[in-house]
Amino acid sequence: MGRQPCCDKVGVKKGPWTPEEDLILVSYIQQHGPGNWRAVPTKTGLLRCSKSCRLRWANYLRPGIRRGNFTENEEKMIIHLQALLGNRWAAIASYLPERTDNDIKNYWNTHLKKKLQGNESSSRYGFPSSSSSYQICRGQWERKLQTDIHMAKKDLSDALSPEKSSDLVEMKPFNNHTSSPKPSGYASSTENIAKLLKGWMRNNPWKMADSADYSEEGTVPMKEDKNSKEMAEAFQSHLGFESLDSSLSDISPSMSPETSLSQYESKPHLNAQSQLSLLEKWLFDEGKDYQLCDITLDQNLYFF
DNA sequence: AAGTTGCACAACCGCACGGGT
DNA sequence: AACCCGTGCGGTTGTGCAACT
Repeated sequence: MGRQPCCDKVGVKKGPWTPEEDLILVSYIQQHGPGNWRAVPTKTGLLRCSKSCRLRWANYLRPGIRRGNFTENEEKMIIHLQALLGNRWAAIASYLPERTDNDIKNYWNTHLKKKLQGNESSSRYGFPSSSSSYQICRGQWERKLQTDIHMAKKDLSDALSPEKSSDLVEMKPFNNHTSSPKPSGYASSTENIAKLLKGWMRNNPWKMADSADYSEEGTVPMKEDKNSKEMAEAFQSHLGFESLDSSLSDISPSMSPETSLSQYESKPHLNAQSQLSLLEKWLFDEGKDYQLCDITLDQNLYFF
């Protein structure tokens, strides 16, 4: 028995989304929240496949997505992570909270792959992918990652326990970061959608308990900062991460608490913050580009 | 100015997985 | 256990646009 197609292929519109369609979709999600995508086309009247709606939301309309040029640091992270994880774009995207897996994949395919092919940089960036030491390294790193995932789940569970969750229970996997440093092309022509979303973030039932502090730039409200800090402390106490606070302070300006929490909720397999701080440590330490193994081992010792 | 080429990115497609029944 | 559904993921394709001839 074959599965039912996600939508009736007849009469389904394809191709680029129009601003009107975007507005319809955003309006619907404002009222009902994301999810139950199968019902979206029928309830909105959109002549789109449910998957198309979900993808449109996830890759374009969802708040918190940064568009435009990748920074040098982002580029470095992608290169390292690709070397580590392979083409697991969703996993890579979990380390770059404001980028979608699709964006990263596109950027890799159009920019970085050529760049690396040009100068054989897979080894230059620290991962001689054919070497046996690399395989050992990667195995160790992945084992540690698995452990971290387990810990992250536990920490998240602790952080969301009634004692601490009074301010968090209403958080849903959304990002409230709507700023777009350089809205490109179509995005800039749909500022109304952004405004709509912004208004929604203030009013929607899944918002943070106190979003009045939500600013135009998507900066982090104090109260939410506190929650982030509580969670950070939970992680810190568990992982013994001295650098977590500073890492968070590095990340937070461009990453709302909802963004960060959504990382844990939508991608609970990764402790994004702590992994990020770990990664940052070796990604941006030029002197350690060739010493991942050492770092991995050191960090393992550090953690356990 | 018109045609061609290459690039960037949005969107689609098919498969896989997990949860519910 | 088998099936259905919703969703996630990675590979690929399509489209618009700018640069070039």
